[in-house]
Amino acid sequence: MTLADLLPVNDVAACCSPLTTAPMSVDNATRLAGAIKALADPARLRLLSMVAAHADAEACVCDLTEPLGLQQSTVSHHLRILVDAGYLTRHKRGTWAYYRLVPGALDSVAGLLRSV
Amino acid sequence: MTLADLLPVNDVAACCSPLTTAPMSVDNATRLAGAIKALADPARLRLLSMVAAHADAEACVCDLTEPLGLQQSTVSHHLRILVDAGYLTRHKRGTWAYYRLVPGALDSVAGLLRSV
DNA sequence: CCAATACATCGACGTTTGTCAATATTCGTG
DNA sequence: CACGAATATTGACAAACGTCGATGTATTGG
Repeated sequence: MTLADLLPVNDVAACCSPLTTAPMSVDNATRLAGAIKALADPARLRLLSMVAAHADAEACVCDLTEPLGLQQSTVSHHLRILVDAGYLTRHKRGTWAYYRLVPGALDSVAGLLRSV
Repeated sequence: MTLADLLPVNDVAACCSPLTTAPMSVDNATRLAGAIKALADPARLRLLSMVAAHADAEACVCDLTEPLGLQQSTVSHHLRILVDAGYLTRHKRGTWAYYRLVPGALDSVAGLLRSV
């Protein structure tokens, strides 16, 4: 055992400085990371922007598949992730499924990011 | 041109038009997704908040390893991702590496999300 | 110099993710 | 009711990711 081992406080003083406010909890970090992860994909960002840019701010899968350049099953997969994460809603009319942005959802995540 | 202009996050901010007007290009979506992906992890979000909460808004790896509950090599790995993405800067003083938030980096990404 | 410290990098491993093809499900229509 | 169209779900597979232990690289102090 060395002298340094007996003086942890001095070691801390040499390098470490104290926390001024509490850091994010593991729980909150996990939840926020989950919300962000749903946005961390080029195809999903483009889907969000396509829905937002579409007439009446809604779009069905058939509108999105071709311009996105991915298979229909893949588009459905991404849309599901965006719905589950709370960024889109899904309304079925006939055989078509129409997707809309959830108002304020992106703002909410953006606000959380600012406060990190 | 400053160093900050070369950071990935600022690149994204510079070249992305608001999502409401037109669908995102594949290029911009890929860049923005890359910037977001760096945030899409609980450990990295906690690292950012720990650096922000620290005295003088800077922290070295030794400050972060124990409270984060991950190995030193893993912490270095995450810090590198955050530096590469433009959210943190790294300054070496002696054997210690001090990390600081890049002012406005998180705001920039948050602003892009809010514009949808 | 030599040893110790702080940090970065590398190699490996299990897990998650994005994509497609195939199949299932739901709904309108003849 | 049976068929076709729009969408969802499943299974498979390669690529990317998060984590660790071991090793490499500076830097300080004796």
